[in-house]
Amino acid sequence: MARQPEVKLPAELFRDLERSGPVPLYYQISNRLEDAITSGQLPAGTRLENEIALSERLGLSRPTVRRAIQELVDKGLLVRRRGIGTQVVHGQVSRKVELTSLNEDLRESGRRPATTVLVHEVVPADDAVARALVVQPGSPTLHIRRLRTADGTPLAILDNHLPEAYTDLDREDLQERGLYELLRERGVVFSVAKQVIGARHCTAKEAELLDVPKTSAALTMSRTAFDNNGMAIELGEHCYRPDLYSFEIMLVSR
Amino acid sequence: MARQPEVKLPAELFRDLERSGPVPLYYQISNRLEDAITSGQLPAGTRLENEIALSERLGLSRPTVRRAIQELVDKGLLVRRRGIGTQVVHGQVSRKVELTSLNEDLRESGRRPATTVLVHEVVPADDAVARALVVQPGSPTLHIRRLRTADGTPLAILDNHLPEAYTDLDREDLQERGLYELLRERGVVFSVAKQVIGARHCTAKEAELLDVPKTSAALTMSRTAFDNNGMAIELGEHCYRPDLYSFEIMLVSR
DNA sequence: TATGAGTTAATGTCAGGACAAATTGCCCGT
DNA sequence: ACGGGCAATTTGTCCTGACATTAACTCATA
Repeated sequence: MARQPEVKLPAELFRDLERSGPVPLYYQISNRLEDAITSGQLPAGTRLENEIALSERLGLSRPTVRRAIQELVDKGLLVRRRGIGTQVVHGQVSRKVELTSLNEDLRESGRRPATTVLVHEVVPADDAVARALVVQPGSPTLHIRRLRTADGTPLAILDNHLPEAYTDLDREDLQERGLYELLRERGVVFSVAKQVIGARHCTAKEAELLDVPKTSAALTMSRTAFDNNGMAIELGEHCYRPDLYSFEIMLVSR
Repeated sequence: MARQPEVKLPAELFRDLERSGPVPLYYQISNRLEDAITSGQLPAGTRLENEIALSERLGLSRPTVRRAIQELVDKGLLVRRRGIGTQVVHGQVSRKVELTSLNEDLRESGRRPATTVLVHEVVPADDAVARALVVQPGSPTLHIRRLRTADGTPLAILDNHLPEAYTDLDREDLQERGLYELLRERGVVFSVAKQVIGARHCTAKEAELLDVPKTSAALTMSRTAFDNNGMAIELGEHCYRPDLYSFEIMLVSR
């Protein structure tokens, strides 16, 4: 099989890089490359210029260019092979898998999310919640339960537990805006989250809230999120309508 | 809040690093660090030595040490904050999310997987399969359907489609060993995979195969896997018993 | 006592170079 | 025509060095 010819990347892709701005150079480059790929300007299978030529042409060091490329490899947009080069992956690409909230997901895909707060109470942590949030059993936690709709259709029931520091979250705020949005506004920087996705039958109450037949299946997700301090911030127990929602995940091996 | 004291990492953690072996140095370091964390030798919240001191003590450069740490940050085991240092995350997190097969997952967790091949046929690709595998509609593909059991209990129905290059996969081999194992043996190096996880009702046939009541819920996963060449290797449509299986995912934001 | 500026310590970014390893493709000899 | 070996190409790893940015701590001053 003949080797793909190298493609010289158009110079205007990398015009006006801000060398002194707050945005890292490698990030600017990877962003523009990502746009070029997702927009179809660089079709699947395209073989990029090699790292050294690219770095010389941009007036940057090879590690910087290399890091930009690595970002996209991690996202599953590019594939690197030594001795060969770097190629755009075949197959209709991706959509990144990041630590996002349902609210933001829906908004990005152009739907109108709305929320009804069903429960909003400060309760002592039971054993399971205490273990997940790494707090003392019995310590005060905020328990909220929300019904999330998209374009007026019930989509999910969201049960969340938060540790003492966040028990003062306002009920009205939660009605209007997403939990993650509110937490980020308070300075929380999310770092890692552990999710478990499963399925089961709806309970009668869930079926009623979600407006589905009593015997329906439910898609469940349980998540514990940690901030960049390594502290547990949130335990979520969510229940989705499986005909309207699914999880999309991109796995990358190294 | 007082700052965590720095912990001097025990020197024997890093004895006998192979400088000339085929295993990269950063990988050796990150492996040993990972072992120390998962074994509990470095408890949650421990603040590591700073990068510069560590690199000097190991006789390595800072980028090498930094890369080793980055590996563990990506796995969700460590958290870095500039101005502060690097800490082991709170919470009993771990378990990496890699591109593994169900077979390997089960074996690792100490269960005995077994497989029955229900369907093994070469058929022309229909539109959906052709689109997923990036081949011409109507081109030959291998369709297999397997029932996977663990310790004798039915666990999942696995439907897979593979492109023409792999239509000669042997039925008896598939009975004995995992699909991914066989593909790796042929030199396939998996790179990225796109998964969609959802839920629905079992069909009557699925309920019978999985030995569950007819009205049961099913956990479904659809996956397209690509090799390091960017070529689509496999399309899987899987159906799991939700009372026996769930997906565990670790999300890391940057 | 409280506030604010400066100091210190740590990670984040970037440069430039060197060699190793893998893969391809060409050339040459048979 | 065919196969083997060599050279070119390209990414992988590792090094040294420098400066920027952020957060915590210290200490002087109002």
